[in-house]
Amino acid sequence: MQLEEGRHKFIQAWGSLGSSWGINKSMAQIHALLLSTPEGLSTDEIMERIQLSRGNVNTNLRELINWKLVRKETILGERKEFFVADHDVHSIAQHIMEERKRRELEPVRRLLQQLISTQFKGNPEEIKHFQELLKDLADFVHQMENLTNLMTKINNNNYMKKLIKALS
Amino acid sequence: MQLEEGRHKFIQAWGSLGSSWGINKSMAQIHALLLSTPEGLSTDEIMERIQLSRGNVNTNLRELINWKLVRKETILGERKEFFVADHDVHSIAQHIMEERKRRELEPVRRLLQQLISTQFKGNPEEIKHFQELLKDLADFVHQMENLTNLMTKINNNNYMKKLIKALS
DNA sequence: TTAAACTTTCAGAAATTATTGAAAATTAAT
DNA sequence: ATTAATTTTCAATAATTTCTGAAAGTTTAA
Repeated sequence: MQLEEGRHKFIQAWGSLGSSWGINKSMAQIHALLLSTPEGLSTDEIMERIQLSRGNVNTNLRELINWKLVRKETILGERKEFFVADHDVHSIAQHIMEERKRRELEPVRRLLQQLISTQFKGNPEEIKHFQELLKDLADFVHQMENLTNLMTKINNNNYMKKLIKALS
Repeated sequence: MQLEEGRHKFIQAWGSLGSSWGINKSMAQIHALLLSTPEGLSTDEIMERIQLSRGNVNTNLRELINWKLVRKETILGERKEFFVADHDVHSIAQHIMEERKRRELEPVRRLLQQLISTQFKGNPEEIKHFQELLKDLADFVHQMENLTNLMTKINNNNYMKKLIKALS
């Protein structure tokens, strides 16, 4: 198979898989393209390669930059901007984890904290059940946060990696 | 605040948070309602409590059952079915993790395996870069799978919990 | 300045996903 | 068997999310 064909396959597949990760198709495709390209690409090159509109590419590049998965680069003497992906899988993983924590875990924690600090009126049995639920969920969120931190640690640490493997 | 009000708040909020978890609103709301109710509820009660159509409730209950987060129960002498949530947060977490692994990790692994076992033609430098990317991603997926298994272990194991905390 | 190169924004269109509700199917009681 | 209660399915509709493209904005060079 030609390299180009393989890359294309990777980009398309990554795009559809993105949806199940809660990441939109264009963003995932652009990320896949940049990952599979050692040097940076300009907006026009990206538009050309995966057939997306300028607006779409612009918006999703901004988002990828927010996630710290891509950075802008300027080439001396060139007017336009080039975009380069972070190619280090561990650092990619870390940034995705952080973003997920921020978007998925923190709002839940806020909700739970708020409800936990509320006094309820009504049937004592039912109140007890509800409050236990809230407490258990809060514990779980906390657990997940610890685990995410652990993830980060694993990254550049082969010993830790082996430990996880041994424990699991 | 009245208990009912708190429950309602919880259900609504859980519904919107669901979206950021890639779970649809109705499914998350139904789950929240069942979690906050010690005994089982019938389809009609659920429809009534969160104002959803019969079809919607039916579909999403089936999905919750697939995820093993809810089970059917029949009450002696009653014709209709009642639905009860699994109230154990650890077992909930485990089932969600398993489902996520199945839906988010496995398809990625399949894609990577397929591409890794392909011979590419083209610029050797670029081929090398692409293949390294694939290998790194595959390692990462593997890593995540180990971590998920670890999650499962943590559940009923307080010692493990403390270990995670210490490591992270 | 002016103009050309490039980037950003955003209203409307398109695509995708979720929801309804009524008809069909199933189940259980008479 | 017939009927009534309940569950399931699914075409149509609604809601949400994503994408486009052209206009407005910005930057750099002459």
